[in-house]
Amino acid sequence: MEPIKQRYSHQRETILQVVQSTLVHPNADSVYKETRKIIPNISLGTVYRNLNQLVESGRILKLKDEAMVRYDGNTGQHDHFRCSKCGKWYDVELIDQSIFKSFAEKHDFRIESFNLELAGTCKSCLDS
Amino acid sequence: MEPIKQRYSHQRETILQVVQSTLVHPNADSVYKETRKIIPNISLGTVYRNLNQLVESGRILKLKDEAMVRYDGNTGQHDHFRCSKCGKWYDVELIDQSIFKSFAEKHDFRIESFNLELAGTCKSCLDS
DNA sequence: AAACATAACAGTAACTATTACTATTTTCTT
DNA sequence: AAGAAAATAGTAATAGTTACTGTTATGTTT
Repeated sequence: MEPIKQRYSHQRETILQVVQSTLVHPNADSVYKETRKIIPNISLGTVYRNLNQLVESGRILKLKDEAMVRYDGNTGQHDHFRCSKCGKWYDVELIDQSIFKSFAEKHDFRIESFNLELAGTCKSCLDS
Repeated sequence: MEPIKQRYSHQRETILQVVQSTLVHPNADSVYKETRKIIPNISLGTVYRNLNQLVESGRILKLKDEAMVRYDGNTGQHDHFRCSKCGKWYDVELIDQSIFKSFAEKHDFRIESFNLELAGTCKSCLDS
C-alpha cells in the first residue's frame, strides 16, 4: 500500500500558522475562531481534520486538558504545567527523556510517546 | 462557610468498592455496568457524580485516555504506561515525586498534582 | 420516636467536543 | 484540457459528561 498523498491546502497551512503563532495552547474551537478571521467560511470539521493531520505528521503536538484536547505549536522537548486557577499552560523543562530509554529496556516495552503534566497554582495567581 | 456535609450513601460505597477491586482502570461507563450488577437500577448520573466526589475526597485517582476519563482505585505513588495496541494500562514506578519539590521552589509554583503517562507497545503485544 | 432539612437518588434532557457523511470544489498528474 | 481523488463546507450524528426535576434516604433536632 502506497503512502497517502497529501495535497496542498490553504486551510491547513493557515491552521498551522495560527497554532504556531501563539503560546496559549489553544483548543480546537479557538483555533477555529482564530482561523475564521482569515478564512471566514472555514468549517469546524475542516479544522479538526487538519489539526489531526498536523499531529500525525508531527508538525504540532497534542495535549490534554480536563476534557478538551489542546494543541501546541512547539514540538521541541518540554513538559507542561497547568495553573488550575487561571487555566494557563506553561512550558517547562523538567525531565530528560533519556530516563525512559532504560525503563523501556528493563521492562521490554516500546515507548512511543510520553506526557508529563503538572497542575497547581502559578506564581502570579499565588501573588494576587 | 461550613464544609459541605457528606452523607453516607450505599451507592457511593458500592462504586468505591467496584473501582478498588479491579486493576483495569475502568472508565465511567464500565464502572456503571459493573455497579449495576450489584444495584441494578443505579443511574449513570449517580455514577458520574460519585466518581467525581471520590476523586475530590482523594479516595480514587483520575487518569486520562485519548478522550475518555478513567479512574484508578490505587492512590499510591505510581505512573502509567498505556499500550496503544491492546489498550491496557500498566502501573509503573518511574519517577520519584521529590524532583517536583525543587522544581516548584525554583519557579515559585505550587504543585497540586502531576500526571505522567507513557504510551507505546507492551511486551505481550510485541511478542505476538 | 416524629418532624424537619437537605444530601442523594433515578430518570431524563441538555450540552460539549469530536467524528461521520454528502455533494461540491480544488489540487495535481497525465 | 480532462480525469482521479484529496480536501472542502455544511450538516447530522455520536460519545462522554453534566444539569435538571420530582422523589427518597440520611442524619439531626426536638
